[in-house]
Amino acid sequence: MTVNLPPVYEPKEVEDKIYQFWLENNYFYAAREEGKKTFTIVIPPPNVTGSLHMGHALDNTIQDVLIRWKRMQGYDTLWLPGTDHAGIATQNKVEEHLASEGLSRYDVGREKFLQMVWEWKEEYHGRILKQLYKLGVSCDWSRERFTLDEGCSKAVREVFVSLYEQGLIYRGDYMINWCPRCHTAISDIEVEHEEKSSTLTHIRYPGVDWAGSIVVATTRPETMLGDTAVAVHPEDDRYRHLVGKKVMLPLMNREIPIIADEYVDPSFGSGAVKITPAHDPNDFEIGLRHDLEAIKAIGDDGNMTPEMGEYAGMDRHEARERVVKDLQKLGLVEKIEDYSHSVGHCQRCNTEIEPLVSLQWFVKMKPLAEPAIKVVKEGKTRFIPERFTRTYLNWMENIRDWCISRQIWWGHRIPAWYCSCGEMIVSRTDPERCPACGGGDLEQDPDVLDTWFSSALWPFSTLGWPDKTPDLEHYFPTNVLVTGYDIISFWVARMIFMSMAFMKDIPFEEVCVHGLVRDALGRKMSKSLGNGVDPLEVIDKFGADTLRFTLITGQAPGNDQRFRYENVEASRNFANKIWNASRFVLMNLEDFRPQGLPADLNRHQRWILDRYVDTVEQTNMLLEKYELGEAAKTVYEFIWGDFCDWFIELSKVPLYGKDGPEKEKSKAVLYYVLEGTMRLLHPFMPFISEEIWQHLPRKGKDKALITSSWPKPEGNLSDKQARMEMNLVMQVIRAIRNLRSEIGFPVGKKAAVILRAPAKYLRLLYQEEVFIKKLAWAEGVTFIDTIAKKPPQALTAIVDEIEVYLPLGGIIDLEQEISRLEKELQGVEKDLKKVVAKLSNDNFLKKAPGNIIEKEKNKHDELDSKRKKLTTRMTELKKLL
RNA sequence: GGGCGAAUAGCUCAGUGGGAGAGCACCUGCCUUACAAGCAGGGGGUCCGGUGUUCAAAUCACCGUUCGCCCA
Repeated sequence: MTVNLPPVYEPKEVEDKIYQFWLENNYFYAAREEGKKTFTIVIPPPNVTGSLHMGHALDNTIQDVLIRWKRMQGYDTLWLPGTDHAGIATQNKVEEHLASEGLSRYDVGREKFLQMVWEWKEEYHGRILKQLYKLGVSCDWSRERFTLDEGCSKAVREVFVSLYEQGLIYRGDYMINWCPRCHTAISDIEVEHEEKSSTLTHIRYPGVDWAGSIVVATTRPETMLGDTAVAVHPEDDRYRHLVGKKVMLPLMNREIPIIADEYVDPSFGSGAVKITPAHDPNDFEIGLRHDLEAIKAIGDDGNMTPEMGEYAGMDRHEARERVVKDLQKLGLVEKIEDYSHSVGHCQRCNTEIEPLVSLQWFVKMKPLAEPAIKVVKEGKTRFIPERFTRTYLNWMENIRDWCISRQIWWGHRIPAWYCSCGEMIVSRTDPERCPACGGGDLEQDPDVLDTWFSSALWPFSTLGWPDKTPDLEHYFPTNVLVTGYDIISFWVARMIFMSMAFMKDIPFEEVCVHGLVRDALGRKMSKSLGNGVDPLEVIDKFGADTLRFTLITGQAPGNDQRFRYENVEASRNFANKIWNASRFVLMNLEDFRPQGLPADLNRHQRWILDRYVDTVEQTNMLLEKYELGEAAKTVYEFIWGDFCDWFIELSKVPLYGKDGPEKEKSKAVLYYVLEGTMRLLHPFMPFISEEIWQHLPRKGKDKALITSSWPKPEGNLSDKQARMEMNLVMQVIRAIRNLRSEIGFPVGKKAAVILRAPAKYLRLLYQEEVFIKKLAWAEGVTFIDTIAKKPPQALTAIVDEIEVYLPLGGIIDLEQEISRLEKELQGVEKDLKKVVAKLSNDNFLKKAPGNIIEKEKNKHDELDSKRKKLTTRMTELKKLL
């Protein structure tokens, strides 16, 4: 065959074409083949809010590596793709868009608004898919899902009603986190705490039925308007006598009681605290214990409520200043000190969260958490790396009830209806009549569910649950979930407890946790910083294989990585290297028909095959352990270091020579190794490997690399002898190159070489003569045995028991050579000293394992012989001075 | 307050109970008919500090320092 590939790899010419080829041949489709082991991954569904970022690129590349690897290993693989409706986030986007036209969602109405969100969803869903195609992911697109599609919605409805019937979902007035900007309740984990410098205001409340006053300290003076008590610790002697008495709440002129509660920390501030049950989670608890009224001072919009007299309608921050000012006028502010404390912010819009009491829906978590804790403790679901188990358990064991209702429109509407008679109906099907009064005046709850409620069902709702589908039967539980550590509690934990509750089984066996992709300076990539790198841009400029390889090699399990263009370039260079090595092989495979490996392999061939099987084994082992970065590096080192730098160079001798049979053997091995290496490379760099593979003059019926098999070397190709011999030969070549370079002898210019070696090595070296000549630019190699006289005016190097001489006569500076040897001798003596110390230690000899002692002894002999040879040589040279 | 992580070459980071590694950067020499996105050679490190366990610690344990993250 004739091959004419360009010398620079152009991903653009290849990638779209190859992806199309895979799609057209349906290679990603999971055929549900009986008798095959399954390997299933469900994608962490990206939000339809916007486009994919580097984190998605990493997450999906990891999944694709695993899926391609398992597919080639012959598993019945399913990678199920999909997207998430992302309630608040998506709704915010569309509202922003509306706001730019001066409209709010209320102006357009619920129905019209939802239609607009669906349009938005369609657009971004399309973009996301295009991005995933570009990245080269091999998802089964025929099974794609969306959290708001019919099937997922059915699952959501079933779970909600079922949990309600079991008493695990309830509705009630409790303290929740309210985002005044998103205008909805959010769950505890959607609140991000941020340390802020603020002030601690000490306010004096005058006594009513006693003389004197009591001082309370607060970071939120404006909430005092809603105070309904002052609390002290029951054992605090300073205040014990005041418990049960009353103080006058300034500004509001309301009498409130002094109560005693264990919660109060006597060492904080004055030891007395104001209690605002409507605006602080702890105060709310105290309020319940003491039956206090919860007076709402701040409304849903973040402004003071109408009941707050002259402060009514004022923004909460403005009210804070006014309240302090007014209290100061009354002389009731004791002092204001600087204080730092953590303030909750909305994860979606960064607005300060307002804790307030509100009528919401909740999931009772304790009973659901228990089995979810158990399966992880029993190791049925494992986190990788293992340390994330603690993150998970820590959260699960301290879980609180989950507020699941959201006051937005985009999402799964809560399946509860209220009748004018006061009856509430929770139902799997939309009710038409009230079962209590028979009336038809029913109104559905206007709220929707937390997005994570539907994502929590993802591993089984996407496979068809609550129906008993063949897919669910066949592919559940899934094998591995790949995700970032930032959503372990949001998502991973919830999938586990929902799966335990409804499937009575784990959702996945392993959770492969990765870190974040940061910018080159180590900062989180964010819109506001504008430091995000668009994966599409990188793909466009460098190719998807390059981006994938960069992300994979930059990744150590569970650790963050920085995205740097230096690394991208290194990966790009690697792709080009692969391309050129393949070009070289293909250029030499004219009229070649693969017929398996020849029988009488030479040393180089046995060596590269030994390296190849070792690489396959290593790569496989690392993939098993989810060490994808190390696995990719192993392949990199083999291709660049062993195959290109050595084997291809060595092969040039027979390929360019006249020995026909040797030439054919070379072709056969080059082909064999390149073909196998493309299979090994495929999960990491699917495009270039498929492209090259398609150019190979293959035997066999496989039409595509993607569905061919994972390398399984023929027979036993491991060859210890070849390995040892080649190591020696390579060391000799390196030693010669090194000597030449030491004195600035130009590369390519020939120089004579003398090798003085013991008899056992002479044959080996003689056989390798032509290769030593080529790779070390030797004019000729003279072999002498150890009794032969050494060349006088020559550079010296010692490799094992072999002495390497470069007899360069006049151009050698003897003094310089002596001092060079002296330096080397010092190094040898330093190492020798360490070894001697070990070997003369009785405890070492007694307790260290045999192979270690053996190793140290060998090392000792080698160093000692080298020391002797160097010393002798130095004395000889000194005589010449 | 509780938990977790990081600290290794100039930079970014792997690694591991038994001779300190990679990529990039740097220095030297090369257009050697696959590749200058390349080839050959080189310099450069108290593996954060301390204590302990061990025949052996950069690696394990404990204490500390600095930085980062998560949770309350």
